Amino acid sequence: MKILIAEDEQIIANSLIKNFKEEGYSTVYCRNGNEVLTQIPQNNFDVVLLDWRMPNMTGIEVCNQLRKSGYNKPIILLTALSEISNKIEALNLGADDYITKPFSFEELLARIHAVCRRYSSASRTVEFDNMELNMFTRIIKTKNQSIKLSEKEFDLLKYFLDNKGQILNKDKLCKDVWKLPFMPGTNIVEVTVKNLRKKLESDSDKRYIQTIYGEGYLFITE
Amino acid sequence: MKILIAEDEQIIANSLIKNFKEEGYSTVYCRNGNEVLTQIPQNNFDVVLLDWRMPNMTGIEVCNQLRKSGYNKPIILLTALSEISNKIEALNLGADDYITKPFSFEELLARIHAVCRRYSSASRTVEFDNMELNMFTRIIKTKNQSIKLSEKEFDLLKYFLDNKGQILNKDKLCKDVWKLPFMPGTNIVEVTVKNLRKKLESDSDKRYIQTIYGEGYLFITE
DNA sequence: AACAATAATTAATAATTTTTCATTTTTGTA
DNA sequence: TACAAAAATGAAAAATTATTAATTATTGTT
Repeated sequence: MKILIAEDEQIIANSLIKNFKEEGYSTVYCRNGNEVLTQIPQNNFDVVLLDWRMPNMTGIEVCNQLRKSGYNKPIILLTALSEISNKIEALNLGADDYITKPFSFEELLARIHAVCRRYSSASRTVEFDNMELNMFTRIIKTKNQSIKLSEKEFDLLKYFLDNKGQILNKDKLCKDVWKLPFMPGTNIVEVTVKNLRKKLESDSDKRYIQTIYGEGYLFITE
Repeated sequence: MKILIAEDEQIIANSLIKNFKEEGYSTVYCRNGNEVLTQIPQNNFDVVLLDWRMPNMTGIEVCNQLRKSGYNKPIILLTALSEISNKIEALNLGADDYITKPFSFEELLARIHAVCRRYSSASRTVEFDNMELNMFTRIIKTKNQSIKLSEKEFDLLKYFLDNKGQILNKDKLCKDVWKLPFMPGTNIVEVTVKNLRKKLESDSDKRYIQTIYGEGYLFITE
């Protein structure tokens, strides 16, 4: 178990490092956001602990930046009581959990375990087949390339992923993905399916979006 | 405490309803996704429990649709063991927690309490001043209107919110928001600030984005 | 007040995304 | 096979977003 600790206050940091050592965990200690950003690519951490208040960059900002760049290991924010209002925001910006100072080491350990158990490996990405969809950046990574999906393409793919194994007709897609009360006289669905297919299937020759003639579309991975 | 239960299997549902009644909680029972979507606007639930497998619409899909429409109360997914891989996805799509079947009622209760404590009221939205920013839809709601932010405007506002109380100079903004290694010869920052201001300040006459002459910008709410 | 530096504004251009339309291809069925 | 319905395609139009450039206004300093 390898843990990154980004913490401004030396006293807290030292105590954490000592405690983790006793548990048999290895730690890397950072004093500010920039150090975090340089350490992350060089190590394979199981959890990242970020203090909210740090010189240079706030923890939440570091978190956001990491997620944007595709980082998907669990991140726990360490916050002071006064910062409660922003905790919600933290979770929206890609943190997996937060803990309020002062906290007991046992409490922190419990959270770490919970978060690790919960998100096993990938967290902010959805994997299917050989692909990886980053829900944050809307970027699809295949073996050879990464492609950014447009908003509509992303919405459609998300809808397909949510409804694997179901045949989805155009009426339903218009209603749910486009939020239209009825089928428009045009072929938006077909065109967007086509564009999404082009991006999904550019790498391999697989057909993820199957068309069931007269019925609709069916998303398959296996 | 008012709880919505969306659950396909009658036996589980009945047991839940009975248990909640004993706790003194009121429940509304739905058999499928459509019922959920009609019940939500008519009630003020404290928590929403969605079964993963439901006829018509999966729980995750219901969840996603609710979030997209701006719903921000805690949602807990009830999943079978086999659906583990998608749990991560569920959390990305706006669920606050999930619980794996079979579970004890006590366990569910604990999760409900945790989630309620955690997210108090708003969860997928960030509130500041009289505004509410939905991190899902990128829509800003003021008293009188709702406006959709463009991606860049949203990124910039998020950055401002993450760094409240700090003066942010253009170099930093270019680096962090635009991911540029250096200041471009142009005034992208100024223009985007202007556009964001127009949207933020169209309603009131407040100045959220303060400019500190020669230094940078400072975001303030009070 | 006068000046230079900085920021705001306006309008134009470029790039991207979304939607539409016309045409071709595919599919199921008579 | 021939036909009609459904789907795929290509390319243009419309709409939105991002960026640039030129001009005007504001600020701090002398």
